[in-house]
Amino acid sequence: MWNTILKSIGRHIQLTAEEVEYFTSLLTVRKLRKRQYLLQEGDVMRLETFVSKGCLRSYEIDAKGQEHIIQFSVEEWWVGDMYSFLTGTPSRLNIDCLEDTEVIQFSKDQLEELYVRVPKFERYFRLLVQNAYIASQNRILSIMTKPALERYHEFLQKYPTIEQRVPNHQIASFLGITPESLSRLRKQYASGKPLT
Amino acid sequence: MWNTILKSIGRHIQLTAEEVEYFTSLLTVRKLRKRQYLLQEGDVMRLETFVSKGCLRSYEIDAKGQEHIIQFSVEEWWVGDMYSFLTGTPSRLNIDCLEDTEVIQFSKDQLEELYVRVPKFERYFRLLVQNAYIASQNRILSIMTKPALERYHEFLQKYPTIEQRVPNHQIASFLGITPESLSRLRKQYASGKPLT
DNA sequence: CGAAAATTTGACATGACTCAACTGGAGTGG
DNA sequence: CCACTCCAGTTGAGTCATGTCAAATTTTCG
Repeated sequence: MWNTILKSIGRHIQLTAEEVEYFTSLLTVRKLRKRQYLLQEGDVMRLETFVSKGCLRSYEIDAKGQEHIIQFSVEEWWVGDMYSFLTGTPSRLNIDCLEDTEVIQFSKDQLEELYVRVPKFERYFRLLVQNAYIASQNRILSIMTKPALERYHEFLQKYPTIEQRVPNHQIASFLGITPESLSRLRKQYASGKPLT
Repeated sequence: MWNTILKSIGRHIQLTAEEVEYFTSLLTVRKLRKRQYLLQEGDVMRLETFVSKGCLRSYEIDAKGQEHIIQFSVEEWWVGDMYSFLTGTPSRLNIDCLEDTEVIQFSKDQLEELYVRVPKFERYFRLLVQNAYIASQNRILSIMTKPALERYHEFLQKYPTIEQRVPNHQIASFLGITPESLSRLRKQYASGKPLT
């Protein structure tokens, strides 16, 4: 039942049997259908959420009505809107499922209690956010310094599994370009155009 | 001596007198001149660093030799390359001073010891990184969804003090545009062009 | 004061966008 | 099982924002 999440946590901190017992007692499983929302713009993100199966996208809709995907989340990732979760304010993000998905969740209160009862989890989530922060800094640098073709290539290297699972226009949205542009880049790429 | 850093930490966690005592015993002050490096590409970031006075920039140099500023750090900010600090690998970043600067530092070992002796600091740094992560996600969205003029305007709103302190071409580098483009945007902006 | 750095301006190039049309599957319902 | 629709993907033409390169001007600072 909790294999995936325990394995994932076990990479950063070691839990005793009782701690595992206590931790898993907090967890709830939720199944979501493809296209179903986990969170809609205006909702408050109230649950910390771990993806045990499936794939979701987090995106913002801009003034012109266009979607901009800021993140894909697959198995073993945490997903959510950290700002909304922390502050209790309505989210600007939408999060929905690109496949039938299964998530594991617990509430903010439970998380706070967890921090008190098993302080190791402070460490776990610190490490987690640190990694997310590092990735996000790298992404900023990549957006600023590299042309779209190279970013597409990076994306393929970095998320080989996601590329198989989500349609190209979603990848375009993640890369910050239009589907038409991505289509043209793919043509160049296929025709063997070098990256530099 | 330690007013600034203690005040800054006090916004997130409360320390007892002994904890303050212990914490400050770890700290070292370092003074840097304008243009001096805090870190150069290839160095390993070994010290956690808090800016008590002055202003620094963190930037990467790309394949074409161009600088891309990923962050300005002023008073009361932490500065560094988290990836290099965590992994002990050489940094791709340069960090140098835009003004005469004073920083407060302590080592990774000391930080680990601090986590053990005063676990509240796990919490403190978790909160800190969470905020940094949120800011960095917002920046990604902003880069992807907004034209340069609007991003410039956002920058002015968000960092009114920095704008006074650093030359425009550095701001251009932070915004991910050329100095020439920024100059033209400023002209538009001054001539009252609306943002939308 | 004078040199170096920063900023501005002009002319031109280019990558990416928009809009519109077309192609080819995937899925649905009769 | 076929006809039909819908959606993703591709392609083309024209436009626009921003980049590049070079030069002129202004500011900064030793």
